[in-house]
Amino acid sequence: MDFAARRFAENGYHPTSVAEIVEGMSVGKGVFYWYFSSKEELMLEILRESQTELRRRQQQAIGDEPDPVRRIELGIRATLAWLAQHRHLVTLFAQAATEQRFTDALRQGQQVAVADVARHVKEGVVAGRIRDADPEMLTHAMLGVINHLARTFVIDRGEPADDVADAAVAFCLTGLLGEPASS
Amino acid sequence: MDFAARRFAENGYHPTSVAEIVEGMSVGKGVFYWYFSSKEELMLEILRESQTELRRRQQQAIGDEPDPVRRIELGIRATLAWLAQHRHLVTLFAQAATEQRFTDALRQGQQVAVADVARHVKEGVVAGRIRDADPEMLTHAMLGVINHLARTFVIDRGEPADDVADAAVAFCLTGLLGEPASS
DNA sequence: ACGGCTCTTGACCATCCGGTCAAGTACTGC
DNA sequence: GCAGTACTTGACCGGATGGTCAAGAGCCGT
Repeated sequence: MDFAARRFAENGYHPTSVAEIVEGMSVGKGVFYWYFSSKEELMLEILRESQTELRRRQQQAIGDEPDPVRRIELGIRATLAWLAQHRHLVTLFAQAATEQRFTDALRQGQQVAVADVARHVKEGVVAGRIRDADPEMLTHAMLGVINHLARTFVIDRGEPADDVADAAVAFCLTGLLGEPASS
Repeated sequence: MDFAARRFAENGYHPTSVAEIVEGMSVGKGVFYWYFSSKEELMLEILRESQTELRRRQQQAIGDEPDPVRRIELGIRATLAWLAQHRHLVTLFAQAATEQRFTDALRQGQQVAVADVARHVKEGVVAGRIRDADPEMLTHAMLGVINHLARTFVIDRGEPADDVADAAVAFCLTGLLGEPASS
C-alpha cells in the first residue's frame, strides 16, 4: 500500500496503472483485487490512513500545553515535520483534492482537523491573545500557509523543515508587519 | 478553448476525452487537431493565457500606488476578485500543479508573479513598513493564504470575494495576533 | 488422502482514448 | 468554371487500462 502511494504520488493517480503497481510488487493482479475492490478504493484507503496518522502526530505534539497560541505553534511545527517525512503524501493529497471522487473523503478529514485547530484559536481569542476574527477563517488561512510553504520550500527545494516551520509560525502569528514579542 | 477549460476543470484533465470536447463544441475531431497539436498542448495554452490575464489584472489594479504595503493589498484584492470570476481556472491550476507535465509551465508563470510581489515586499522592508524576513518566503506565505482561502470560501462555499479578501488582507498583514493600525 | 478454505496467478475481455487520414466542403483569386 | 488553399469531417487504428475469471497452490482439520 505504501508502494502504491509512492507510485501514485510520482506518476499521478490516473497514469499509474494497476498492472504497474502489481508488477512493482511482484504479485499477480488477482492479489490486488482480493484485498481492494478497485483502484479507487485503494486510493481512499491510503488517504484515510494518512490523514489519521497526521492527526495523531499533531495531537501527540501538542500534548497538554496550556497556552493556546503555543499549542498552535506546536501543531504547525509537527505538521511540517510530518509532511517533510512523508513528502509523497503531500503530492498525493494535492492530487486527491482535484478529483471529485476523492474530495469528499479529503474534506471530511480536513474538517476534523480544522475544527480541532479552530478550537485552539477560539480559546486564544477568548483569552485576548488572538485578534477577534472568525476562527475558522484564521485556521484556513494558516492551513494555506503551511501547505504552500511545505510544498514550495520543503518538497520542491528540499529546505530543512525546521527553518520553514520557523517562517510559517512567524507569518501565522504576526503576518507581514507584526513584531509583537510574545511567548 | 474556454469550453475545454471548463470541461477540464469539472471532469478533470485525464477523464475528459478529446472526443468529449469536440462533441460538446459540435465539431469534428479534425478541427481540434488542426488548431492544437495535442491535448497536452491545449492545456498548456489555457494555462499560459490564464496566467498572463491574471497578471494583467493585478498590475492594472496596483496602478501607480506609491505605498508598497497598499500595493500588496490591492494585488490581493484583485487576485481574489479575478479568481472569483474565473472559478473553473482555480480548479484547473490545482490540477496542473499535480501533473509533472504542467508544473514547469505553471512554475514559470508563478515565479514571475512571485518575483513581482517580492519586489514590493522588499521595498516595504527597506521602508521599515514590513518586518525583516526573506521576501520570497513572505510572498509564498501570502500566496498560500490567498489560494487556500479562495478555494475554500469563494469556490467551495460561494462566499463573496470581497469579504474573503478582507480576511486575507488582514491575515497577511497582521497574522493571528496583529493589531497594528496601518494605512 | 481428501474436501474445503484462503490466497495467488496471469491470460483475457470489453472498453475507451489520443491521434491519423483519406475524403470531402467552402471559399478565394483568376 | 477551375485550381488551389483553408478548413472540416468522422471512421478508423494501435495501444493501453480497469477489472474478471477459470485454474490452480498451499494449508488446514479430519
